Amino acid sequence: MFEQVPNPPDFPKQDHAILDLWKKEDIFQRSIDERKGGEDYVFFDGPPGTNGPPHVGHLMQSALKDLWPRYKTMQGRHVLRKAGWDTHGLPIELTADRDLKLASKQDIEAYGVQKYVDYCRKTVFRYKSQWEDAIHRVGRFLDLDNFYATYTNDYIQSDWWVLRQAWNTKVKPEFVDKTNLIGSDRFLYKDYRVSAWCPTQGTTLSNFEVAQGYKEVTELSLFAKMPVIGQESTFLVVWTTTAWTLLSNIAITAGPDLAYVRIRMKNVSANNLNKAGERLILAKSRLEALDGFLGGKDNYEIEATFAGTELANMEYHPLWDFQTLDKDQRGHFVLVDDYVTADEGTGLVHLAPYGEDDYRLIKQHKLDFTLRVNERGKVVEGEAEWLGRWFKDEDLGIEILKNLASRGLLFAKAKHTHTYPFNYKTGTPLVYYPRPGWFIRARAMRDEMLEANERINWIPDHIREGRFGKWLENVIDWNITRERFWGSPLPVWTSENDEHAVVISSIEELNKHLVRQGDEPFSTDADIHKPRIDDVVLHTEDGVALRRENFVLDSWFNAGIMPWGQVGYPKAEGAKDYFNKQYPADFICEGLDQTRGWFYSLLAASTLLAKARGDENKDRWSSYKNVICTNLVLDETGHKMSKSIGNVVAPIPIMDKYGADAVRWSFFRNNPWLPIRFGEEPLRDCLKQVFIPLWNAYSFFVTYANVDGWDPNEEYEMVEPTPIDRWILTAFNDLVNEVTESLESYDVMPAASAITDFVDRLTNWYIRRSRRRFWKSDDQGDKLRAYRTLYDILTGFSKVLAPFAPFISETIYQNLVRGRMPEALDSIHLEKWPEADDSLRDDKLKASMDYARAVVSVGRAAREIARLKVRQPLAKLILVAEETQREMLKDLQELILDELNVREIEFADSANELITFHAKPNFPALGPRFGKDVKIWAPRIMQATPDMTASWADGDTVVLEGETFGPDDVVLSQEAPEHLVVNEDGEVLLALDKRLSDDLRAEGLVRELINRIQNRRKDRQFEVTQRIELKICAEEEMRVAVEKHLALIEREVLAIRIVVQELGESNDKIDVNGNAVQLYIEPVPSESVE
RNA sequence: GGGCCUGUAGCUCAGUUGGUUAGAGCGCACGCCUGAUAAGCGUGAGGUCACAAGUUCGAUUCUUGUCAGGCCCA
Repeated sequence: MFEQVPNPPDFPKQDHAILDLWKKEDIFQRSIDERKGGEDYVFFDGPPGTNGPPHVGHLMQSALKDLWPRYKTMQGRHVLRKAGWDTHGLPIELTADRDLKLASKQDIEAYGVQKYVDYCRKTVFRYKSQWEDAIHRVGRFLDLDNFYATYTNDYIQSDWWVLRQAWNTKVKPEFVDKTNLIGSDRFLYKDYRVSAWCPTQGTTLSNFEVAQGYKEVTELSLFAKMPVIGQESTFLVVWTTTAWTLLSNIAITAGPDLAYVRIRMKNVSANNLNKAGERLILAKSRLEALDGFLGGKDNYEIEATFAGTELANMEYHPLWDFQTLDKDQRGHFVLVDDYVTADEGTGLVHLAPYGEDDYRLIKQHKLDFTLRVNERGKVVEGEAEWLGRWFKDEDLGIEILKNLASRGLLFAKAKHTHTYPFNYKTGTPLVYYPRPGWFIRARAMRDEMLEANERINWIPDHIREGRFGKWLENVIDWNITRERFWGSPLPVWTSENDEHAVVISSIEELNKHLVRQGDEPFSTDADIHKPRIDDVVLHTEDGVALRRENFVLDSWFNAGIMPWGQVGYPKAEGAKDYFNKQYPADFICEGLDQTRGWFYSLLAASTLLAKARGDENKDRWSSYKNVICTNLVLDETGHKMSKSIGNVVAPIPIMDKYGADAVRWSFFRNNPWLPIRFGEEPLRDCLKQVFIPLWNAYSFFVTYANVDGWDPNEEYEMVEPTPIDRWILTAFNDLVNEVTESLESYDVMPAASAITDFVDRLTNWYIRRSRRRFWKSDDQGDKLRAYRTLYDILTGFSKVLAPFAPFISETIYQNLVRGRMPEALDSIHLEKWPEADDSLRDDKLKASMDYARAVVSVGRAAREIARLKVRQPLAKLILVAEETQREMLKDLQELILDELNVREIEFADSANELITFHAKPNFPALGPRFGKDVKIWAPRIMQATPDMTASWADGDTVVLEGETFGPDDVVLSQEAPEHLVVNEDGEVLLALDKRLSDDLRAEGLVRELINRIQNRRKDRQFEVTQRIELKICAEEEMRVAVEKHLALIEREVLAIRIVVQELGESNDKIDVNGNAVQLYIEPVPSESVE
């Protein structure tokens, strides 16, 4: 016996039972161990941070990350799945800052760096158990015990080792940059870069933080006039919204493709700043916008027009004497660069070292700049009264403006509204400031990364050329350091003058230095984070002191070296063996936002190391081969889930309500790279569409198999598979092919569609059409065949479903297979992935069944048109069909007759046999052809013979009095004979004969009556096997009908006796197709039956 | 401002290597309940495939542009 199946099911409860089973029997570990001889299938788990709780988006990740490893395991592959956690970086510091109420670097230092770092370490796993619970609950097989964490010494040493490889590797000559502070010819180098800097806190802010602090402000902006050297009273006009940057002006930039003019003022301008005869240089296209300051078109004349390139190297006097450069210094001339636009200002941009583009040009042109506002935001050089002033002091701007105006160097002033970045925590203004940092020279391996990218299978495909490809094409060197506290320490020690630099690749190596110096070495499990590591001072052989470069590593860099870091390659025990088998990854799956995050850092790190080891095998340049990018999980109405809106769905409760399979399925049935709406309604859909129908099919099978004592081990004598058996077997083998193909291309949605479709075919056609086979006992061979087929289908289908819905498939497997088959495996997840058996596929039958189902569908619609209930049998169905179509239906006629409740099926060759056509002239076609003669032809067409209209209906032409008329020349109307109801859809044209003989009417009556009796049975809540006695009182027509079909009624309603009487007087009459009937039903105790 | 994506039925989404009648689910209308399933089944209505121009014998599909929404970057 199979175990009885509870119906309705409690999916969440079953989930927990299965989770217990997996745990008890160690199924996950065994699914790996039992595949040990198999080829490795490599999966990398991107490390999430666990100082925040998991959300529904992570469930989607988990569902997808689980699907392929399970599938590949079933295919015999050996699939390790190591969990990983990101335990360094900004989010953790921000949490610590919040908890400890620290707002700045100074606060942290005052609090104590060691205490701070210790606190960070304690918070990294704050929500780890919630993550583990969610991952476990969703059924994901993941090794949570042997996880990797980025803050361990093993991992940090991998960071160090990678950096050492970068340091050791020289770039090609064309990428050598002598202006770098350290490492000009290496892949790892030190330099300055402009970044968002908070002068009050003394920290850089990440892009993420900067983006949160933009505010709209209205400020004074001013136009300064830079006197051109060697041209009297001639000025380059520049515009700035940050007057304080003028103090550090070092050059002016023009756009190469912009047109510039030199104008000569005729009269003094309205603002009294620009005198008659002064010459001003600016972009031509800005003249109109600046009209007000110029005093109108008539107040100036254009003396000359230049291309931007012609302005190059034009020299000017600095605005103030304190800006004067020494003879051998470079600055105060015009540069040309693409970034200049003429959208605002004057088309000439003043250049100071407080901007990314500015700094790039300063380096490119080797300008000798001075930062006259320091990193604390204070003026450090300039007019005496400004020294020590705060850069954003409003009065400072005004004083600068007045100073310029008094010396004739101001063109205009204006209020200007723009967005400016502020520290999102303290609200103080930020400044873009050149800060030192360490970089990976990504530009020197751009082409290699692009080539590696070509070999990555991106899902969706467009990421390769689009978001990711574009990012790579424009890649800039990768700043891998942060001026923070909690992170992998940068393993670089340098001398004060930057002449010496040592990059340490392991604790062991560090210790060699320490021992040589006579210092205490580190133990391998010592804390090597800040501030401990900062105490280490190394010395060169000559005794020069080297101090650690005070940076921690960007957490993206950390994540990017995960293929090495997860096992502590190369130092940790067994790391090399592990790595050699587990690189590169066959599959990774993360959010679309990782194109600039993990996807990039993985590729950059792997390409770098490929360069370092001189690897020619381009297939190993990228550390991943197939990658799925997931998009956002939104709420049911399409809004982002956020705490403030209160629409966040908690993972565990939703799975405990709908079951994990439904939650997983809701992600599989959508394309993961598009935003997806998640909520209870979609989950109910999943249950209704897939899991409940499947459960009912399973429950149906078990119920009847148990009744008949059917045993899957038995070799029964049975009939050959019937057409519908062969049909569902065909559908199943097609399904295996489709799902396999879909998963092989990492495209989940088509697989889910195919499965949904199959469930529909199985439940709403195969089982519905076959169910009588399971209970009628007169053909034992057919019944056994039906059991065999349904059993094979259910067990085979469970395997296909297993990677998608591991719980329900396991539940079914445990009962149908493991519970009954002595040699069964302990879990469906140890099973083999099914292979399609082509010998069981019958494409012809498939097409025939599709056709038969189409006929049934059109026939049912015809019944609705005629308002003929299916219960009323009809004499015949007339189907217009060609010979081949008739042949197709040869084995399926019974099925159509039964579905449509008609006595026979009759074939017709043409629509003309069902319908009479009438022709009318199609005037738009005939008019142009015949002109006024159309009047002659019109009546002839109206009087066309049935033969002629039939020809037109069949699409043929007709010759009438020497003229040829095609189907387009006429408009056909159709008329069906009174007794037929004709319906058409697509290929299928058919008619039902509505005429009811006495015989048909009688059977219709009886069937209607049976229906009423059945309703009574149900109302009275009889068991389905309850026998009854029946008394029917009715008028003559009904009595005759009943007498004639007594056997049918008895069989259908389980009546052991039927008494038929004339209609009585009582008022309990019901109406059955216009016949008054009194029905009396008495249950018969089961012991008195037989 | 730049890049990428999306726009198909009332809603959520498939699909279209350019070709008979563009699909599904939900919702709606109508019908159907004793032999697995009312958390069910059937039938039907519902579409200018965002808009415009172009290429083509033919465009929802290809090209260009416009509009709207989203994401990323600045």
